[in-house]
Amino acid sequence: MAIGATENTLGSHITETLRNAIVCGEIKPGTKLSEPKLAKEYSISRGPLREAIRRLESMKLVKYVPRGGVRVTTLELPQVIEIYHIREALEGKAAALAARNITDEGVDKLKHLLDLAQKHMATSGGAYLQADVDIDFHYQVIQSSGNQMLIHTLCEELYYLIRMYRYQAALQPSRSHNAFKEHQHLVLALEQRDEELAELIMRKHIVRARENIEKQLKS
Amino acid sequence: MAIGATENTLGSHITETLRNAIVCGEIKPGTKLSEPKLAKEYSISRGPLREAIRRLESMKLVKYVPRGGVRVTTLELPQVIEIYHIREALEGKAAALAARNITDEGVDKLKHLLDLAQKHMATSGGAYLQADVDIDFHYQVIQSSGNQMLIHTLCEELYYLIRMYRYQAALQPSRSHNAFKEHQHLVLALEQRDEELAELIMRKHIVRARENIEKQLKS
DNA sequence: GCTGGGCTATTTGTCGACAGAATGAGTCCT
DNA sequence: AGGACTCATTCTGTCGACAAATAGCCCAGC
Repeated sequence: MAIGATENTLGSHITETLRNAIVCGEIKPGTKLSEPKLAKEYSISRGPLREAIRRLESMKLVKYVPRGGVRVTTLELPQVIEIYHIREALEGKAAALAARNITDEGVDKLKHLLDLAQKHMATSGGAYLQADVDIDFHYQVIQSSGNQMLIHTLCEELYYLIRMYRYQAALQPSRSHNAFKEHQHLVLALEQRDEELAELIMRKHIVRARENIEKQLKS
Repeated sequence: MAIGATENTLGSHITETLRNAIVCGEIKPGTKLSEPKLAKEYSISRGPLREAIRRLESMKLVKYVPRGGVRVTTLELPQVIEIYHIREALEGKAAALAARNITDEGVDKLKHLLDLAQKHMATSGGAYLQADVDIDFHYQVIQSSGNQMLIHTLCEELYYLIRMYRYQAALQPSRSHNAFKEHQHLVLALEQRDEELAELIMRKHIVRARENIEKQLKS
């Protein structure tokens, strides 16, 4: 599932460790990352640690203040909305490109994910969105676009933020059933290789997710 | 014009220096960046240099191979096309958001840029696209979207690549007149606060730019 | 009691050095 | 003559240390 291959270097290893810790909320938003402390904690020197921090910075997981250290990004509602606008644009385009480039095997894989999701919903009472199967589905669509730079931008730069938000907000599964149906529709459009329809469906899907978040956080 | 404020640290200074050198082609695509050489050349140590390289990596200006150093990104046609697909999605969305959020002063500024462009075209015989005024225009639209994350993604991560491509390919001004008219149409749509139209115009504008590149590089 | 200044302690920014890995040259064997 | 092996050089990855800057704290003065 994880994308980044292990590079057998302390720098990338500590990047993954910190990334997971931040995404899962083990390091709380707003926390200041102290270099000496982290270096001691993980028994490494500050060199690789600083490189890891720069990479987290490019994932927007931490915010850097010159001579002020870095703080774990706090996701406020306006920022989450900003992210969803970007997702709408990028994943919409990804869906369109996927409709153009997806293989029959790719379609099968998506159908398989839908099956998994259905079984999961039946057993755990509708918690579709909370399970990773939702993210897996989006990943698979993005991968099918074939656009390497788009894949990188979404999966390596944006999705960690989205994951972090999910851990942080623990989305209610109220939209599960609708989201599942929207995924079904998307697979149909991809199967027919209908670029415009696939883009429309994906965009609407994400717009609804955003509206759901806005509604949920107003209360 | 430049976005990143000086941070008074060697790391960020060398980042800007290298970024400009790469974008302008002073360091040729495919070149391997040797850390000891660069460190000597700029009279700094390898610490700040490595941080700068990590940042260039997040701008996709260099490609990193573990234990193999970094090489300046070589922009081949498929990658340029990938970038333009992303631009189409992101700048289209930026135009839509700009239509929603732009102020009257923002519209005036865009009109002013159009005036400048017209004068420039009259004197230098139609070289609209080659001048920075084209990039300025797109920057201004993006800024008007008000979406900070979108602004960062486009201006700090993607546009350096686009600039690099421009220096590298030296685009012919054949599309100048059309591009100018498309910009005019966009300003009209923004002035009317028509989100859907603004998005459509921007997307078409970038699709045409991409098609122009594909056509040009086929010959 | 509250504010301002100076001192201390931690932290960031930067440097030089060492070890293991990769690259390339030169040589030896077939 | 061609290929493989060995050795040397260079480079990356990592570390520990020093200096400037920041932040926190204590004390004095109003």
